[in-house]
Amino acid sequence: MISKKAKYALKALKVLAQSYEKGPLLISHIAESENIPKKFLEAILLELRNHGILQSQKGKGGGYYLRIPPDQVTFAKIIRIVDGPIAPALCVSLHFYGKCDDCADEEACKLRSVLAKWRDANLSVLEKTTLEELI
Amino acid sequence: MISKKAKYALKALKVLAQSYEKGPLLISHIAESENIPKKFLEAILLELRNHGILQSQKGKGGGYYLRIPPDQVTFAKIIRIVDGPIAPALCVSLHFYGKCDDCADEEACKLRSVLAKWRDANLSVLEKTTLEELI
DNA sequence: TAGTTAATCGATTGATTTAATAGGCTTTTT
DNA sequence: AAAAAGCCTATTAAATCAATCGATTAACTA
Repeated sequence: MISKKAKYALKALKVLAQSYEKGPLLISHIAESENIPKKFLEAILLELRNHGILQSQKGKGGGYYLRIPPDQVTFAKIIRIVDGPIAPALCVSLHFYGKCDDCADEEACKLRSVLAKWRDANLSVLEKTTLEELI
Repeated sequence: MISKKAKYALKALKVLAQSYEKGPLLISHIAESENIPKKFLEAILLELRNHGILQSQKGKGGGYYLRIPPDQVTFAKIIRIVDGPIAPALCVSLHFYGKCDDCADEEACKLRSVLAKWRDANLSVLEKTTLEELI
């Protein structure tokens, strides 16, 4: 299950993708149209900006807008930013790898190979799907 | 990411699958061999028993054992018992469906169809993989 | 039948994460 | 200078996760 944060992020990005290259949108506008707590959304958009997905503009006429074409923003990238690992366990994570404290021999671990297959199934969808599909 | 509970469950079931039809195993034996807190494991095994996966026997010579052949216990079933929904969101969950409070028209939701694809990718692995693969 | 073994049950605790809120600060435009 | 809008830090409330304690019940064995 993805977090509410992730869902909010995806919904906000959908709106931003829909108005790609049509000027910036206000946080409060997105928050209202998508039923997202404004302050929470503020933090989410900022995080996406800090990861290069969004661009912001202060002052009157400002707001947020996509920095990259929608078809270049994958779900995988977004989920990793807001929720972290996509893999079902750290020992099979590509971007957040971490050793299991209990597992002695990772290579031989039968469970691990199943988890890796599971991860790949996720990635096969998430790396191929982009914001383009939400427009 | 799966919970520790789920990981413990899978590891315990692996051991139980390996000694399928070889008599019951003690909770404490499994706990030690797999580095799982005993009391925690106790609760997990009980839950699996209550869902028909395991059988237990009290008293001397007792313990836990698989009630079903390993190749009939899917990962999907196990994960649903210990961690709940496999789907990335309730609105696309087959076993734990729930409406999104914010979403007006579910059918039309573009995000939802991506989430459904994501769910299917998960299921394609989890419904096909059984404890047999851990032996 | 008494004693031992092992699972069962209920309650509770501590830690962590999630979700949300508050309020002041900084930058940009007019 | 004033207004608009995002930026930043801190805090809180709630929920979930992980683990543990102690007492009880059921089954086997001598």
